[in-house]
Amino acid sequence: MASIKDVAAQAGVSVATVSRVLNSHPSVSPDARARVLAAVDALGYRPNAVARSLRTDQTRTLGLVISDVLNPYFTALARSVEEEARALGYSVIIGNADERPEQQDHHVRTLLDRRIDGLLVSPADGESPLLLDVARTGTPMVFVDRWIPGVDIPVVRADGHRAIQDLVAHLHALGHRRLAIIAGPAATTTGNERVEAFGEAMRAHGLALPDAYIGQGDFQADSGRRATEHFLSLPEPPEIVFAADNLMALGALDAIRARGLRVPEDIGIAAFDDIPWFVHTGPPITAIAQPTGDLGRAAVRALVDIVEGRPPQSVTLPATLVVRSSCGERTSTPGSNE
Amino acid sequence: MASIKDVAAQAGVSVATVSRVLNSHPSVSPDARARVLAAVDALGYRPNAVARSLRTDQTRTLGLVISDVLNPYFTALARSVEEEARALGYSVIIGNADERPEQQDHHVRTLLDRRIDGLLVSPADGESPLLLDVARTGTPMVFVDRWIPGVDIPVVRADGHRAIQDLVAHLHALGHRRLAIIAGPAATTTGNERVEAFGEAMRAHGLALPDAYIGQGDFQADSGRRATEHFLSLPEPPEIVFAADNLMALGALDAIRARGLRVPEDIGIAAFDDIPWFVHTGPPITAIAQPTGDLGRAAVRALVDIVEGRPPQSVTLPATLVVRSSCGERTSTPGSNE
DNA sequence: ATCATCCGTGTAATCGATTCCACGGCTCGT
DNA sequence: ACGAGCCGTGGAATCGATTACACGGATGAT
Repeated sequence: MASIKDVAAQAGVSVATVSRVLNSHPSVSPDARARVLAAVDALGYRPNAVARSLRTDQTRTLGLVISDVLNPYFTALARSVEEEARALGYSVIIGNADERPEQQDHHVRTLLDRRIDGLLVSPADGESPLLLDVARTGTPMVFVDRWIPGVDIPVVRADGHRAIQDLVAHLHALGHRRLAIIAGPAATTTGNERVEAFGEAMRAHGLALPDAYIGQGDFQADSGRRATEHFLSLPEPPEIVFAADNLMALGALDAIRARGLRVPEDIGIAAFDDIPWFVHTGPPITAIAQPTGDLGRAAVRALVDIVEGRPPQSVTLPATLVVRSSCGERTSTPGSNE
Repeated sequence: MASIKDVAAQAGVSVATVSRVLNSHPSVSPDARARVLAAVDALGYRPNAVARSLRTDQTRTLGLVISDVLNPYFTALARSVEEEARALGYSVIIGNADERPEQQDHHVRTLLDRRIDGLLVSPADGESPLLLDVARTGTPMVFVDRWIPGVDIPVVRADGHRAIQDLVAHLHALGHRRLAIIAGPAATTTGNERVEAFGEAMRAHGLALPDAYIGQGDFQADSGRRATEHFLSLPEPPEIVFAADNLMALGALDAIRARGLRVPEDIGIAAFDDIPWFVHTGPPITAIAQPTGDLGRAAVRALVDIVEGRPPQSVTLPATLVVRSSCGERTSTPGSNE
């Protein structure tokens, strides 16, 4: 592959001049510029980003470590992140943690070895010593969706409190009293937050959230399945299962179907995270929608702010309830069909 | 960030010795090795991958350009690609083309600028001059899922012929005669192949595939919606709509639901690509499943073979029909329920 | 006419690694 | 005891870019 030296030779100038033309430095004569451009064209020259990065100590690359590529929520996030980054002149390298802390750390390390300019991460656990360390060394970093408490790093996320209140109100109005939740890993902030908000909202309606109605999940479908099976085997199973993410809702649906039960007649389902498929499940699933696109864009902007030396901003955007039919409807006027 | 010089100074040796220790070169005394290792530890030193790549002319990184991150088929593919690559000591940079050739080219170019060791592509179009050029310059490259005909590049893909025959046989046995297909872009190999196989299989059953029953799609949900609306407005609408990918099937479902029609009673649906959600749609969707994991792994192995100077192998794996209930069942014995 | 300034350009240092080559000290064979 | 060969080590070149500095020629001010 042609290097800057080849271009210089072909154009009859020094490498310095070639570099100046490429970086649109003002002091280059029109004549020299034209000859360089011609040479670049003739040789199909493209600057070696590796060499450039070594010299300038910047890669114009952002790292994004997401918890799970198979989760539509995170791919939607990844897409908006990449889009905004591209618009700002950055590339994005995505690392998939598969909800495993050690795989997350692996990615963080390789990303750092590649000297990315900044890191966007949605921590798989709330404790990663590596991440803490990275934060301390001053690598530009922003948390998205999940975060590690007590570290001074901007966080871009959706706040589900209000939407969860709306959900509980909706369920209560539908006549449901026994509400269960499948929680995310205790080590994640979103995992805890959603359980707390749910419990709080229930208390506001005079309902209790017994421990038996709190299932431990890990944001993966399988755990949703197991938690739901457990709920269904209870002497008094819940009327509604609320999954703290979309994959666990999928698992819950599996478990319910495996038992031959119907949704919402026998048991209702709701989920955190809205995804296109929820419109088409049988029945369509009531969900809490996050403004994924805005989240991704805000996260990139915050990170680039840090990278380029501007003060960054934490951002919290509201999530919203999307009512569908998976928890039943109009039970107060029974018999009304259509 | 500490560099190799700092380590050398701290350990009281030269940078050459540090480098030897790091690359486990045999001729280093146990004493020197210990001192270097201690210094590495004390300083938290990590080699600069950028500098190393510049010198060795290899990045141990593979580029993967996929057509659409929001398509579960491709994220499943991306996941297995990353996994296998990691196992072989490579990282993967994913570029999302969003089915747009110019965005695909953008990613190919930046990937090349970063001097990735090899490129895995599922071309968004069948013509990209850039891709042809890259192939000609000898950059290690493998096509996955889709390919560009007439270029001497290994292809790793699933063959749907047999599964499509099975599907048509299944539909025929169910009594369906008017079968329509929503095709992918004519510029993609998979797009064409699926239509041809479908037409062929129909002919084998003495059925015709009229032009009006061939909808033009682009592998995105919206196009599936539009094509289906068109089908439904025909004087004699089809009994079955077969979508050439999962997103267009989603769109088809949308369109059908919007008209207030039922699946499969009023019209049936089938799709190429099987994804976890198809189990839970209303009704569960009959689909053709690709061995995504095997595809991704085989693609990485073929690419790494080229990179490391071994002869690569094209791989074709069979897709298989997964029958569910979206096309109806047992219509020959009406009334049978359960 | 003279000197300061500025402009376009080239030379060379530099980024952080790897690796060839040379060198000094040992071991071993004869 | 002496030379050959090996081993551990360091010096320095190198990868492909950017950029500080120097330099010669032209311009402009006085």
